[in-house]
This record gives sequence, structure tokens and C-alpha cells, in this order.
Amino acid sequence: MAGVSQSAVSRAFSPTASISARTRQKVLAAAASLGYRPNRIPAIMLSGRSYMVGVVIGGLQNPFYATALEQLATALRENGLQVMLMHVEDAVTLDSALDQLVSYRIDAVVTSLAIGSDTVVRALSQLGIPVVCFNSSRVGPWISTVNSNNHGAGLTAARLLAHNGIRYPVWLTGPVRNAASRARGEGFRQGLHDAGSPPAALSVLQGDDTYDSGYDAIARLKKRGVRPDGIFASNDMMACGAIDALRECMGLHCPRDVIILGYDNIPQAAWRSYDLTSFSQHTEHMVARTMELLDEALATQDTPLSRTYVVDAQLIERGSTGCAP
Amino acid sequence: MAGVSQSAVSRAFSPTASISARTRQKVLAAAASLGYRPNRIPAIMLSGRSYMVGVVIGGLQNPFYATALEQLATALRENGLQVMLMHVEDAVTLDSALDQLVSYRIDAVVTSLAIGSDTVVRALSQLGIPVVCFNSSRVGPWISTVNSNNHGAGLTAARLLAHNGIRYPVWLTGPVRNAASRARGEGFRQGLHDAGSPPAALSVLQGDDTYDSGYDAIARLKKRGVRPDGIFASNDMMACGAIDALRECMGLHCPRDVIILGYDNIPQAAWRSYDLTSFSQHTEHMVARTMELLDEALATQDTPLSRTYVVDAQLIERGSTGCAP
DNA sequence: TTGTATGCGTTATCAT
DNA sequence: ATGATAACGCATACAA
Repeated sequence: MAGVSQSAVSRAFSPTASISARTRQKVLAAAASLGYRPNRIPAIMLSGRSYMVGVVIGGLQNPFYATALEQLATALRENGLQVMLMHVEDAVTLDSALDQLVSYRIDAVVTSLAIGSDTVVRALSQLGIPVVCFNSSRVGPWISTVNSNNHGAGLTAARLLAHNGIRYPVWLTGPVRNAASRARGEGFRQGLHDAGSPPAALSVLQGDDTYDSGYDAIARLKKRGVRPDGIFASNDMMACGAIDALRECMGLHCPRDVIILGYDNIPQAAWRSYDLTSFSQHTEHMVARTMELLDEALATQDTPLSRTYVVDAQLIERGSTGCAP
Repeated sequence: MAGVSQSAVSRAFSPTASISARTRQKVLAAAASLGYRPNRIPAIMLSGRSYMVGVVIGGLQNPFYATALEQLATALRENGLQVMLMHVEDAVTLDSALDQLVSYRIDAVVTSLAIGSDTVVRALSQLGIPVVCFNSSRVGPWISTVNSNNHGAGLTAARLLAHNGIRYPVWLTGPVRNAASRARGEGFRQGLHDAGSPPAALSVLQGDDTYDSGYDAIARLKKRGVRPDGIFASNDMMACGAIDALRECMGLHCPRDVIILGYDNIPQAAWRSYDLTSFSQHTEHMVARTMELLDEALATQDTPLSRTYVVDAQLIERGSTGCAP
């Protein structure tokens, strides 16, 4: 235990250091018997890098985000980065959450948040902290984004509906602040227009990305006296709510009376009671792109990185659009 | 900017420090214009406390864990603690994950993992790091647990089945390594026995806590020629799979032909297609108990804390056991 | 290869 | 109320 310098200990735990095998053995043995574990905190001060990444997320009750977080956390760990998690539901806590992250000197931020006050974005930019956004339209010198091809998926959904001769299409949209949802809606309208469907035929229902809001939206539609025959929902949770409401409130069944598409391809979309056609966002690819962006941003620490990746969403056809199971 | 000492800056950002309002203003103004943010990293070295808590979790695709994580993360943040997230699926990565956490000098670990190699637990104990487990039977000097009343819920489930005159009960169990699942099964058997049901009448199906495993288990049951009339599933995901398989494979409907109970009360249990009676674990209470344990463990840093809280699970009756919606 | 010395950005102690 | 100084545990530049 005695007889080794402090630097010898440091070197023993550094794979690249020049140290004799004998000394390393001695140190490692002593460490094991004393229960000594190297402390990474001082290295943060010396190097200016913490190898911690702030992950700012909300809406974990949506299985899509839960799955995405799972994959992101795994990828970050495999790249030697720690996850400092911030669950945030409103702009106020977002502000303080980012304060926390900054004070811990995180190397970067990854977020899937639709919200994000501009002051916050500006603050991060000023500090030169790289930010990677999922499905956000935010732009700025230190901000990169990884988006799924929302607009293209909207086009595809419209084409599928047109191909099935839909006359009373419905767009079940998410919150207006959700840029991804807006893009899906724009693609959908565009696609309907391209297919010659009159804009007046489209019913637009406002939801908030929850099951209940999908259910309620269809209930409202019934009161309006509209009998839909094709629905595109901005996410799967709302689509599941819509399917249940169609059956319970209107006596309509999928795909016999109405076909329906969702987005995200959450596990529940494959559950037999829903059998929901959906767009898979390929979170593995999106996470891989995120890691690329992080690697690059952290390698070139001083130069702001601002790149956008668009990952194609893949249509997963199931029974809700008439596909055999 | 100039004209203030290092300590003045420190005091300006410390609410309890004795400093004149004038000096504080000056420092804060300079900090704002220079973009200076206090760094919490050195304080970790000085105080020996990082205010970071390792959260080790797996199976995030189960909405129960996603919701629990959401609530835990919120509670920790409100108590001034940071979440260092570790997503872990197997014992190997668990080992290295804990190494990481220890090297960052986390103050404590919270985990909902069923796995947990004993070497790991021993390592944490040796280091004197408090651990709080969710629904785990692990014990040790630094380990506390917050459990839902799994055994009691099993009893309740059996009583409900007996009350409905069930003759062919089924226990759809989770993985054997899952202590919570085992306790639920033991309570269930006990309850059936108390109600005078012959043990031979009970069919036991092995699942792995996923929807598919619940579905497949019922499909196997059909091959065995068993026609169940009452099912208790160790979690809601398996229960949902079972409901779908009962209908698709056996033509049985809930609650007309068979009644079914799950566990966790995930959001999907309330979805109209399942309308599943379930046990709510009251994660808010469990999280609150967890925070109490953490507060106490962190206050008395040197004395090992080892306490167990049991939080009653609440039966949420829905249509799958014949309750009107 | 090994040991010594310096510094990272704070907080706490002490003196003023 | 304020400033100077030591200390936290490590990595690195330098000397040996």
C-alpha cells in the first residue's frame, strides 16, 4: 500500500499511461484491498469535459418516448457518456432544469421536447453547449436536429387514403406547438390535394397526443354529424383512442367502415385489439444520428455545429388499413 | 467586473452567505454580462456530496416503469437531486453501470431492477452507498426497499375470483427472478386455498411480463384443453395479451366467459378495448417513501440505513371483472 | 519508469 | 462585510 506515489495510482488506472506492469499490479491490488475507486470528478475540472449529457424529456407516458429514451441511454453509455436526466413538462421547470445541467457542466443536451422557451435556447447558445433536438424545428448556431420525415409520411398517409377511395378524411392533430405534428398535417393536406380531394372534405380534430384526447375528438365528430371513412392521427395514442370511440360511440369498425393510420409505431399499435397501421420513426437510426452529431460536436468543441438529419419514417401496414394480420 | 474577490463571487451566489446587497448586485451584473455560471463540480470535491442519484432501471417499454421514472425524476429534482440514469437489461452491464456511477460519486442509488448480482450489492455496501429498491427482496446493511403489498393483492385477487364462483383459475406469472411476481403468486395461492379451491384446479402459466408472453400463454392453455374462467396476471401487459388471446384463440370474452385481473394499473388498462381491472401500486406514495429514505440516508451519511416500507396496492375495478364501465 | 509540483473552481476558515 | 488562503482528488508537465 505504501511506497507508491499519487501519480502512480493515477497511471495505474489510465490505460494509456506509461507504467510498468509490476507497479500497476501493486496499485491495483492495494486499491482492491482498500476499496479505493478512482474519482472522475476532479478530471472534469482539469479537462473541462464531464462526459455527462443532459437528456431533457417530457411525456414519458407515451411509450414512444420511453422507448426512445431507453435506446438513447444505452447508446450514450456505450459511447462512454453519462445521462443526466431531466423530466420537464412546462417551460418554467425547463428553465431551472437547464440551470442545473449547466452548473454540472454537462457536455451537451439532447431533447425531444416540443416546448423550449427561446430564452433557454439563447442561453445554451451563449454558453456554447451543443444541443441535439428530436423532431423539433428549433434552429440556432449550436443546435442540431434529427427529424423523422414527417411531411413525407403525411403525403404517404394521404396517398393510402386516396387509394382506398376515402371521401371523408380526418386529420387528428397534436398540439399546435408540436412542430412534428404540424409537418405531418401539412404533408397530409398536400397529399390529399394532390389526389384531387377537395379541401372542404377534410375534418380537422384537435388533440393533445393522449389516448383520451383521441377518444374525445371522435365523440365530438359524431356530434357534428360527420361519418368519417379515413383517419390520419398524429400519434398512435390518439389513434387508439379514436378506434375505441369509433366503435363505442359510432358503431364503426376498422377497417370495414373506416381505415386509420397512426404515427410512432408504439408497441400497443401491434396489440391485437388495435392492429394499427403506423409510421415507424426508426428510433435506432435517429439515435445513431444523434450519437454522430454528439461525437462531432464534442470533438470540435469551440466551433458551433448546426446540422439537420432527416430519417425516413416507414409505413407499417396492419389491419386498421385493411392489411391481413 | 474587476474589483471583487473570488470569495465575493462565491457568496453572491450563496443565499445564506453574509454579503451586502450592493456587492451581490455588482457580482450578479458582471456574471450576467460575462455569461458566467457557477460550477458545482468543485463543491462535490469539497463536500464529498454530489447531489446526484443513480437511477438504475430496465424495461422502460413497460408503461408502469416509465411512469414511475417520470415521477421519481420529478421528485428528485424538487429535492435538489440530479438523476444519473442507467438503463440496464442484464447483469453484465449492471456491473459496469454501477462502476460508472461510483466513479461519479453519486450519493445514492435507486433501482427497480429485478436483477442485481450479489457481488454488485456487496460492492455498494462496502462503499457505503445507500440503495433504495422498488419491489425487490434484496436486503443488506445499506439497502432499503419500498414494496407494494404484493402478497396482500394476491389474496384480494383470489377472494374476488372466489366471490365470482370461479372454478378454473389461472395464475399468469412473471419471471421467476421477479420477487414481486413471486409474492403475488403466493398470495394468490393462499387466497384460493383459504376459499376452499383445490390446488389442482389452478393452472400456472409462465410469462415474462410482456404482452406477447401473455398472449402466447393463453394459446398454450388452449392446446392443453383448459377453458379458464378466472385469471390473475402478474402485470397488465400480460393481462392485455391474455385478453386478446382469449378472444382470438378461444372465442372467450371478458367478463362474460372469463374474468381477469392485472397488476400495475398502467394507462392501457383503462383503454376501452381492455377495460382491465388492476391493482394500482400508488407510485406517488412509493416515490414519496423513496424520498424519505433518501433524505434520511443522506442526512446520516455514515450509519447504514436499512428499512422496508410496504405500500398497499389498491384494487381498481373495471369491466374485465364485471364492473360497469 | 517514476516521483514532485502545479492547477482546475469552488467553499470554508481565518484575519481584517 | 470582505479578502486572502487552504483544501478537495486527480492529471499532467517536468525533473530525476
